[in-house]
Order: sequence, then C-alpha cells, then structure tokens
Amino acid sequence: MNVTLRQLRAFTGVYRTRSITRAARELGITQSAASLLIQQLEAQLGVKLFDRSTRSVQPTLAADEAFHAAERMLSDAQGLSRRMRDLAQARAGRVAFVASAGAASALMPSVLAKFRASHPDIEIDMRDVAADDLVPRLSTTDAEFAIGSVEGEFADMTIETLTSGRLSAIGRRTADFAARRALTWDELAQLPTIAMRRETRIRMQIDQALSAQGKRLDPTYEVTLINTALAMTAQGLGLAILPATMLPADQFPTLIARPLVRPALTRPVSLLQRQGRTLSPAAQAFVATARMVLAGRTAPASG
Amino acid sequence: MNVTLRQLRAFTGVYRTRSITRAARELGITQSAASLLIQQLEAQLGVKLFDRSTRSVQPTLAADEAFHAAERMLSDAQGLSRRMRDLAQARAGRVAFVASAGAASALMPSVLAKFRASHPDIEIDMRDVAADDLVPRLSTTDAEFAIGSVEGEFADMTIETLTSGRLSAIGRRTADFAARRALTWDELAQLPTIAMRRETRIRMQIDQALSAQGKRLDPTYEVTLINTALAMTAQGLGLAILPATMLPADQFPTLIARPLVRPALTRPVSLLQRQGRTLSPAAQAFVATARMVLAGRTAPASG
DNA sequence: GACATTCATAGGCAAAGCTCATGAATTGAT
DNA sequence: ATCAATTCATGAGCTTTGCCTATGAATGTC
Repeated sequence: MNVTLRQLRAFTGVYRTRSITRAARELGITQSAASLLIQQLEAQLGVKLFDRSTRSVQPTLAADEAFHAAERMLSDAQGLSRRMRDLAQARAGRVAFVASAGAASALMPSVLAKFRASHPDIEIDMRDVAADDLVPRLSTTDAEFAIGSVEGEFADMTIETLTSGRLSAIGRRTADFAARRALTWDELAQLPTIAMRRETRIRMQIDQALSAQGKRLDPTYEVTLINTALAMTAQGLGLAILPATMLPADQFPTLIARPLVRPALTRPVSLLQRQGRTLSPAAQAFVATARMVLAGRTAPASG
Repeated sequence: MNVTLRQLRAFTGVYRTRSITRAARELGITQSAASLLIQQLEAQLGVKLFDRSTRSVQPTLAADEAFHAAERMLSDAQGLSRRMRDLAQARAGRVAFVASAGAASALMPSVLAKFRASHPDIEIDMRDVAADDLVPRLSTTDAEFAIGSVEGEFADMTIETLTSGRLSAIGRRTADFAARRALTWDELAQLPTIAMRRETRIRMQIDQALSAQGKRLDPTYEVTLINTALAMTAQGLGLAILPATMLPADQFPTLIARPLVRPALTRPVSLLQRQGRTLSPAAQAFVATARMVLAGRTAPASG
C-alpha cells in the first residue's frame, strides 16, 4: 500500500491538536480509526511520528519535518478541488475561440458584453481570422469552437446555426426607405450602394447567386470592413448590402435594414465545434450566451 | 468521499500516456480499475477530464490544469516517503544534544569524528554547557539527549553510564611515573599538581570526598579548562588531577594516567534521555557510536 | 485508592476496490 | 465490405480495506 491523503489528514490533525481523540473528532471519525491511520502512516514511512503514552502524544522530530510536507499536499488537494469546482461552475477559466472577421466585429461585441457581465472572471481569447481560416484554425489551435459563416460540411466538425440574416439593404431611417417592406436586387441598380470587396466571402456569395440568375451587383463603393460600410451608410453615402444580422442596432441607431429579394439570400452564422470534444464549462456558458443573444437578433430584420 | 492519491496517480498516468490501458499497465492494475479511478476523480472534481472514445483519450483543458497540481502532489508524496526513509535509516537528519564542557572537549571529539565518518550527511548540533545546566537544557530545548557527569536521579530522565573514569594523576611517561601502579592522594602533597578550579564539578567532587576523610587537595595550579591542565602537564609543570577518561591519548601521546587511591574516586560519564521520548534514528545512531567509542576507553586507565 | 481520561486492540460488518468477463465502438487489413 | 484487433465502459462477484463498537491497559487526578 501507499501513503494516502486520509492518513495525512489524520496526521496533521493529531500533530496540531496533540491528541488522537481530538483529531478524530475533527475528522468525524472515531478515535480508534484515527489511531489506526497514524499507525499505518508510521508503518508506511518507516518512521515513528509520535511518542504516545495513554496520556500524551508528542510529535517526534520526523513528525516536525513531515508536517510541512503533509500540509502542503493537503492544501494542494484542496486547491485542486476548489479550482476544478470553479472551472466546473464557469466561475473561472478561459474561453479561446475563433471568429470570422465579420462576426467578430458585428456580432460578438454584444455577446462579449453580456458574457462579461455574468462571468466577470472568465478570460476570453477571441481570435478573428479571415473566413477561410476559420476551420483550419479551429482544427489546429487550442480554440474550443468557432463562430462564423461557413458553407458545406467538415469532417470531425459539428455545425449549428446560431442565427441567420437575410441579405439586406441597410440605410438611414428616412420616410421613403422605412416605408419599404423589401427591395429587389434590380432596384439597387438605381441607388448608390456600398458593398464588400469581391474577395470577401459575403460578396462572393452574392456574386455567385446573382450571376446564376444572370444578374450582377454593381456597387458604388467597395470596402473591406463591415463597420466602414455601416459608417458610410450612416453618412448617407448609400445603402449597405449586408446580412441584416451584421447591423448592431445600438451602435447605429439611425440605420434600418430591409431584406433584398429576387433572389432572397440568407447568410447563416454558425457555431463550429470539433466532434467528440467536450467544451469546457466556461466555453459552454459562453456558447449559451451567444445562442441567447444571437437568437434574439434573427427575427427583427427591420430596426 | 475525497480525492485520493490513487486517483491522481491514475490520472497523471492516463494524461501522459493518453491511454487508459497503458496507464493501467504502468500502475499494475487492470484497465477497468484505471477506468473507474478516472471516473471517480471526475465525479469528485465535478469536471470532465478526458474526452474518451473507444479509440482515443483526449485531455480536456481542465485536465491540463489539474495535471500540474496532481504531479506536484505526487512528487511531494514521493519526496516525503524518501525523506522519511532517509531519516529512518539515519542517512539524513540532525542530532541536537547537550554536553557538559568537560565531556565536550575531552570525550566528544573522537565520537564526533567516528560518527561523521559513518554518517557524513547528518547535521550535528552539540551544545556545551556548564554541568549544572545539563539537565535544564535537556528538558527545555529540542536537544534529544545529554552527555556528561551527573549525580543523583532526575524525574522523567533515564540515565545510562557510558564510561566511568577513575580520578587519576596524569603525567609525562617518565620511568619513575610509568613504574607506579597507583598514587595516593597523600603522595600528591609532595608533588606539583594541576587541578580544576573549585567552582568546577570535578573539583567539587574531589574536595567533598577528601574532606570526608579529613584530607584536602592543595594544587600548585588551578585552571578552568581541562585542555589547559593537560597542556601544562605535557610541559612538565606538574601532574594533572583528572578522571582518566579525560585524557585523549592521540592528542597527548606523551601523557599517561595513574589512578589515585585512598580514596579511589570514579567519575561516571552518563547519557541522559527524556523518558518516553524516542530518539530520532540519527540520534540513536549517534548514541550507538558514543557507546562504542567511550566503552573502548573505560578499561585502559593507563596509557 | 477510586475515578476519569486517553490510547491500543479485537471482532464484526459495510463499503470500496479490484479482477474477470463481456459488450460496444472504431481502426486497419484483407 | 467484411473481419480481426484494439480500446474503453460496464456488470457480477470476490477480496480487501476501513470503520465502528466494545473492551483493555495505562496514567494522571481528586
């Protein structure tokens, strides 16, 4: 057999109280059990730890030395338990995940704010990457999940749609614009528009879908960052062509989104996880928050 | 129940080998036992530690954290065992004891040398005190035993005589002196003598014994330190009046001791221990050495 | 000298821990 | 695609451990 923490607990108890009976009471066991534990430990270590008479229990020099080591191990054990309990309850820990640039800038800020409020001590490590890198980064780094728009399926990955935004025209809440229920892609030709560059995933999806119908988008401006497009729109430079989900209502209160139809295109925002890997409790809590926050954003395509 | 070292051993094994089967082999238990230990630990900590499929065992983030704490506790446990084993075998440790000034200077050096040779890693803390302080110091400090000459009995102390030296006249190995078997105290009056000061224990014993017989010692010189007396004797200044045991043969090869008779006085050198207190293994080893070295010195009262 | 307290030990029982046997899932080879 | 091999999980059954109660022995107290 081997030294056990049980024995060490009895040992430190007896050492501190100088009494087997008192230590046993502390541990909630009988005096005889405590006596046995001490004997076992002595046999195990090959050292007499206490000079015992029926009247007194005197630690030996060996016990003096062993005491510190024992206390350290016990406090380590307690620390481990506590730390794991904190992790389990998502009161501590770290969430590392990947987000596509678009999701990171337009969607995640509100999620992060909400999560931070409920889990102030969780460290968050969000890595925003180009859409193409989303899956590779998730596979090869210690990121626990990814959030962004992906097409198709991936081996060893589970995909869950968190929210999905219809591709919309976003513009200032003018009487004219607000009155519209929707716009067709054809109508856009008459208006100044701000779209994402051709290299971006969003734009590629649009161009592909439109060209299938023999149409094409001919934007007035082309930008790289979603926020740039929204800012320009807010300045009245044109309509931003984006998924409705990408409009943070609180950040651009003057803007509203109106779905584009013929064809109606939707762009899902998905949660990707590696199959067979449990998320850490902290990550689970984060994902739950993301689901909640983003689900509340799917319906109101109009502001 | 509580976390056990057994569980932690299984955990670190699985963590390192990424396999329950291999870890079980290392621990010398069956795969199912190891599997159970991991499940217990997970339940105990409330955290999933491994993502297990039938084909792979992947540590979770919680496991990464727990691993270091677990390793530390296990190495602490091993360190404790090893340290205790060393103490038990007197390969490590510390011996603290009290010695009367006389014993410390005349008797202990050879004991210390012998002990150091066989137990090089044991730290020795010898405290030389006035004879009167021997017992008080042993009672109140962390000294494990005391060596010196004491009279009478003491509560809670066991006394064992290690060696006992007859009070002798010590002088240079001249033909005259070497021819003598013994000297009487009366004969000393005719000769130059060197004795300890009246305040010392040795001298008090002498004065008391002689005055009981209506005699008295009238030394030519009175000194405090035994070594001083011996050095003076070696210079031919007179005969030193000391217990024969106090003459280190190797240090003063030119000197020999001849017992004093009428009355013959002996002065025991005793080992004192606190009753009911086990000596540390190191101290036991030291005491054994002292017994051996000093026993070898009792017989040859003559050089 | 009787009493109270404390530690050690023995007997018995409940629980824990292990092994063996088996099942389910997955990988690699034929 | 099927089969063999490997690996983890689970259930039954046995052994060992661990604990409690009861009792004995020693020691200090009134």
